[in-house]
Amino acid sequence: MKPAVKRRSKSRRERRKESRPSELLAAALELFVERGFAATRLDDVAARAGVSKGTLYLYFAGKDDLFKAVVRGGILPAIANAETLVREFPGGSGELLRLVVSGMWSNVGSNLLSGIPKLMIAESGNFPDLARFYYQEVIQRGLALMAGILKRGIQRGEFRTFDVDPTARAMMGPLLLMMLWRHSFQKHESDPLSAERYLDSYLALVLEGLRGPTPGGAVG
Amino acid sequence: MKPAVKRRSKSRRERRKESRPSELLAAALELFVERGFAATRLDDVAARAGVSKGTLYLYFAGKDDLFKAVVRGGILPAIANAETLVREFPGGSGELLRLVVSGMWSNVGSNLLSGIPKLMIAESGNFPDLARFYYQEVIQRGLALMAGILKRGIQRGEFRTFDVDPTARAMMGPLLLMMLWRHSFQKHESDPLSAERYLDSYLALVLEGLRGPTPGGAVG
Amino acid sequence: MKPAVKRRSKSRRERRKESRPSELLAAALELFVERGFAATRLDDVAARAGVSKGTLYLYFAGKDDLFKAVVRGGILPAIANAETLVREFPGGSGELLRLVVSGMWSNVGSNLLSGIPKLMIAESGNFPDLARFYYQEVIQRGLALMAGILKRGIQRGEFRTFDVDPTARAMMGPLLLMMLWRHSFQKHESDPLSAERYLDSYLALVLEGLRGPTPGGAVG
Amino acid sequence: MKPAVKRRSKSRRERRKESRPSELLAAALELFVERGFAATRLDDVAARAGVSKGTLYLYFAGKDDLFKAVVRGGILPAIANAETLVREFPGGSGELLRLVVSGMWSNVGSNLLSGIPKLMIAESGNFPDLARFYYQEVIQRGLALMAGILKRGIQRGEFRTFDVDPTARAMMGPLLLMMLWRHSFQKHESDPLSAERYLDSYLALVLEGLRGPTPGGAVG
DNA sequence: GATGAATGAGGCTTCATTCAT
DNA sequence: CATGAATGAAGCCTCATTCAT
Repeated sequence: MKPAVKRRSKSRRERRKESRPSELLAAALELFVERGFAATRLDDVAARAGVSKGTLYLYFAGKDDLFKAVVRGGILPAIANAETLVREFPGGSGELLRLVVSGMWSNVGSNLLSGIPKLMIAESGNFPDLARFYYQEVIQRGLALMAGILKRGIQRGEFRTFDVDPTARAMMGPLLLMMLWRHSFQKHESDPLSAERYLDSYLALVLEGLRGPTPGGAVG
Repeated sequence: MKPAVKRRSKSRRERRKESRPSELLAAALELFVERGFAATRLDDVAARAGVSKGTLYLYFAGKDDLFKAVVRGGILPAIANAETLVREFPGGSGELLRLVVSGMWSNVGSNLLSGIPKLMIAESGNFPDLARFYYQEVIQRGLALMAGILKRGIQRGEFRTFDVDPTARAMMGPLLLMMLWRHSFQKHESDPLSAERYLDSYLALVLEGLRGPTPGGAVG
Repeated sequence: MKPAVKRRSKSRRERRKESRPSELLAAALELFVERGFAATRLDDVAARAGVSKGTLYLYFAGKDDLFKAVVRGGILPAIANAETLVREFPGGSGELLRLVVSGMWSNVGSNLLSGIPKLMIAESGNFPDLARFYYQEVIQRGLALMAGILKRGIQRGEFRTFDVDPTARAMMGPLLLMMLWRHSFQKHESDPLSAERYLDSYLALVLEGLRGPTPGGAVG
Repeated sequence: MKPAVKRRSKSRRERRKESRPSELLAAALELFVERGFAATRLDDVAARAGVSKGTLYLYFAGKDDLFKAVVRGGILPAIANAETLVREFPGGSGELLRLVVSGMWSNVGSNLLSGIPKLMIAESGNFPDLARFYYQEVIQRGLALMAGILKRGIQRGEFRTFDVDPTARAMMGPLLLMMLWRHSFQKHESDPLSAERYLDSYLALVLEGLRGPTPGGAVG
């Protein structure tokens, strides 16, 4: 008779151990977004993750480290997704823009990750190295992504000619605003604006704006 | 009886005394914007204003009160100015939009007041009553202002027809982004974008976008 | 009538402020000596000095700083005193040794400063920079002082010839032991040895030992 | 039934198991001596002994218990050895003293056990019962041992007459100093003194000192 | 027996707030 | 009015101890 398989799946403890970091990160993200870095107490993070204060220190070196892990871990996958989409999309640039925008909303804007921009804006002064990381790995890549779509559209004759870099940045504004809104003033709105209606208007505005006067020409 | 001569306009001390609150507000604004509410120490605010910590309490009830005074006092005049401009401007709505936007930049965006939106976004969760005030007195009025311009343009046939409220909000995004940028990631930019170029591209984009397909050529 | 002297001595508050550091140092010395560095709580130091915990931080940067101040401030004056004595004493070297030893006892050994060697021995591993300071500024000077007396005695023919440096160090042993004893095992002695009797025996032993065989009778 | 062959002396695991307590004691001694009681973490003790932290609690009730075991277990055998030597030594008392001193150095002073006096001095205030034990079982026996040699020398006419108890204690000073030195300031010495030279000078000093004013002279 | 993840009490440190001068 | 010494509540972090596996 063969001995019972030594490699029994996993003890309850082991399973918990593996999921602890992500549970803590999720709890920390919620509280950091809600209250900001300084006003978030590690006691509360631990309690929300269902562990004691000390346990937190088994996985993160301290409050700063936890904060950095929240930011670093939260946002990079979403950027990478969008980059892949842009590289591989075959259709019209207007349609691509629409896809990327709605993808950003569904992947980031509509969930808690939308709080990370808020965190970084608020705390960039207190975490200069993290701000630099975020600027290089998130913002610059995001702007390059948007600029890439715009250049693609200009080259294919779908968009008019314009100054790409500042336009790309301006186009990020409404998206960012929507993310920040969720975590700041939305709760005070008596008649909240639906995300869909907002995005539609935004896309209509910029797509018109990008396409431009078309003095009878760009069509043909 | 003292000789009247001594009544020269105002002693230096008296002058300083009168300006104490505004000096404190200015110092607090700088530090709150730079570090956030929690990370700003009242010691530093007092030192930057050139007074002792105790003096601060002669003018403000506490840190919260100081923060609220900074936010409340900073932004309302700018809004009122813009409202007057919109009410009285006789010309084209595109031109009006251009004027309002550059006015917002010169009155708010390019100076320290541009930090107030950052503060409110970061601290709205910790100061719900202040957030409500800001939402009602600043954001709603700002959005109404923008919506007013858009409606005016539609009514006068200068803009195409579109969903006004979400468009107004979307148009605020790039302006807000520029203000936040100054106080977060600008210092990490190797090749900073000039405000003028950014605003030009923004205005070009949205003016094209608002004017729309121009069936026969609404350009004029 | 002359106006009341403006320069009234000092307010109660000012007087307290001046004496705070030394009150805190005294309280800290007592507790550090009694319990060691780690087992001493700053709460207790503050309480013994009659102030709150926070006040301590107005005068010392932290626990380490307080500890260093206790050590540095406590022992240097005593060394300097003894050095002056040796430089200026005109009489016999045996008598000088007796004077220095009893001076060390009355200036250091018999009061709380005698606890500092205990502290330094216990904590040298945890405060390497302080240990180096203590070694250079206290121990080396103390050994040099003792060696100076011995050399003086040899040169004047009062002591036999011997290896000065290790002898100087050995002669420090009994003095150090007495200081350590006070702060360690003295309380467990059922029949405590008087300091006078101990010092007499110590001096008799080493003076005999230094004078040596005296073949022809340096006895005098 | 298992073949007897398997009963080879002892498996490595079993051997390790048996030596666990002494490995832990050795590791604890090292760390306690180096850092003091409070600054020594049980994590580090366990790691240095090659076991997990939990294992430590299989052998010792806690940190205090471990500390007491370190002190109690370390020093008694050395004392007993010396006592036997004194009881049975047939030769001159000066020679006996020399033997005892060099024995103490080779059995205690030159190895890690020399750290135990440092520990006891530092922690006597925090472990009163251990201090009492140490005083009675180590110090008193050590002093009695030394006093025994001195009395023996006086009785045999090898030493002059003097006050035995305080002299015995004084003679312990240089020995203790050398032990403490190793674990405190030795590392800061640029030109370390050899133990041999130190002990030679110490013995020369005290042997001269004990022998006294020398036959032909002070007697008459 | 052995492990090491988890706990939570305890201490250092900061800083908003008070108040005697 | 203005000061700044003093306070003490609050939060981060450490680490001895426990216990499920």
